[in-house]
Amino acid sequence: MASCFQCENSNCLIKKNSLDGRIDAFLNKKHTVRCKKSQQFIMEGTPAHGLFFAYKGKVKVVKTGVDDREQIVRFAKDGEIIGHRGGFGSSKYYSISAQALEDTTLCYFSQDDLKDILLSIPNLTFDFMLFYADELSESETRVRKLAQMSVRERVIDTLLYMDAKFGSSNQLLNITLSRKDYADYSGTTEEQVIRIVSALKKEGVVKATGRKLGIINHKALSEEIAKHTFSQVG
Amino acid sequence: MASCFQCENSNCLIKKNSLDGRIDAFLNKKHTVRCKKSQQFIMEGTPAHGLFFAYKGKVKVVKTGVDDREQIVRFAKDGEIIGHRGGFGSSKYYSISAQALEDTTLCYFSQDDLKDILLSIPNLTFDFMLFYADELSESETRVRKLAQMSVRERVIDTLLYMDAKFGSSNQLLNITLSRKDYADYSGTTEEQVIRIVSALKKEGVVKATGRKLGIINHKALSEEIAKHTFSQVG
DNA sequence: TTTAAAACCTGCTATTTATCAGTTTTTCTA
DNA sequence: TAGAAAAACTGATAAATAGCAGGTTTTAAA
Repeated sequence: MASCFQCENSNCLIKKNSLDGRIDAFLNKKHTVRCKKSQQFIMEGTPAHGLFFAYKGKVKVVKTGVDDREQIVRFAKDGEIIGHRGGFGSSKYYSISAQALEDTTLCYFSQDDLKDILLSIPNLTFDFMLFYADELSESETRVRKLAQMSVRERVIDTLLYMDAKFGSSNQLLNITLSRKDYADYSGTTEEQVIRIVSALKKEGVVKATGRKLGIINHKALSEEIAKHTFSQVG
Repeated sequence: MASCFQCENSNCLIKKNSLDGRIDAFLNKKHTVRCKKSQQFIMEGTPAHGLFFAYKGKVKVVKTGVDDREQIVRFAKDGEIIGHRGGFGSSKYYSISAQALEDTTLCYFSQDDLKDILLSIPNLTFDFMLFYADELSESETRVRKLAQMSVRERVIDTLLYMDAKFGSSNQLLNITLSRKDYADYSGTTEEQVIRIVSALKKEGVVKATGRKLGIINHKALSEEIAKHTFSQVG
């Protein structure tokens, strides 16, 4: 079982508050879940009994749409929360699905345990509140971008987001997504992503080795979408 | 000054927790602000010193976009929070602008006062956390809708949202917005809204007296967008 | 290592959406 | 209530985006 004591996810809200003595008993109730690549561990619409933290791995968070279309609303990596409302929101059901993008280890807390500990450690609740507030702000920025950016701009924005979130090694993004995934995040179709990525390759600002994508000219990409990101915070 | 004691906004998070004795001193630090119609009281990018509650009135919350285009991310009415991150988020600046849609009375709390009281009343912090979690979920639903609905569907969805949020009297929505406002919320242009509303009028499902819009056939509208709202919660 | 499946790619076409230019109606204010 | 300004509206056209069909490359599994 993944122990909070030796965990290195300094961004994890639980870890950050784990020095508070009152949290010890709670930590013992934590469950560890291991997920294989492509495995779905939250299904939209099912009863929400608790909440997950990514301990190690990468996850996509999805809202089901019409037909076989899905909208990726968020990605999560080490230390981040998945299944946000996990039981203590107004709804008793998960409002999203979650799927591991690679072999992933998750920490799980039941809603009851979590609610108890939140109500007894104000600093922890406050951190959770800040987390949601920040996520909300990001989501609202995304609303604006989806409404106002062109498809090409959204794809570029997505590439830069992946670089900022997961980083790159040897000019290759540290995450492998299908063109369909990029489309489901950017709010367009697979073909458009393919076309735009091809164009960016020809322009020499992006490269691709097999499925993996890499950013060659970060500056050129940033500049193309600069007019949409002027007053941005974070 | 608007007193919490006699306030009837039962949905207000402060009001809900106002029976807790520890909150009294805090309530005395509340400020009341009166806004004329069209007046902007939060400006995106300016330092965030505090947070507002709508006491009585209607407000639109906007993110500035390219050129003169703006994206309305949310509407607020009596009892609801505006300026979400108001200082205690990771950013020290407002990430949105807010403008009164009619003469509006606001309650204002400074970030410092609010942070103190939140850290001392866990139930209040917990309520704030739930509020943000719910807002986040709604915002993510909006992301999906913007990405997957057609323009006509988005306009219909917006009309139904206005009816759900502000209600109707004599088959007329209890809120007056310009076609441009509808466009800025739906993520399209003024002309498209005009065309679609005209079509809906001809189809006999919507009516308009001057600027005001009204829903005649709620069922027909709901059914047209039903395939996008199947698994919806709330 | 072969083979099947999945993912990627391309050109063509259809559809949707935005833009532009100008007219009419409504609203606001002097 | 007259006049100006703002908002609503319309049609024509341009641009952006999606969908389809068929081919190629890559990946994963037998």
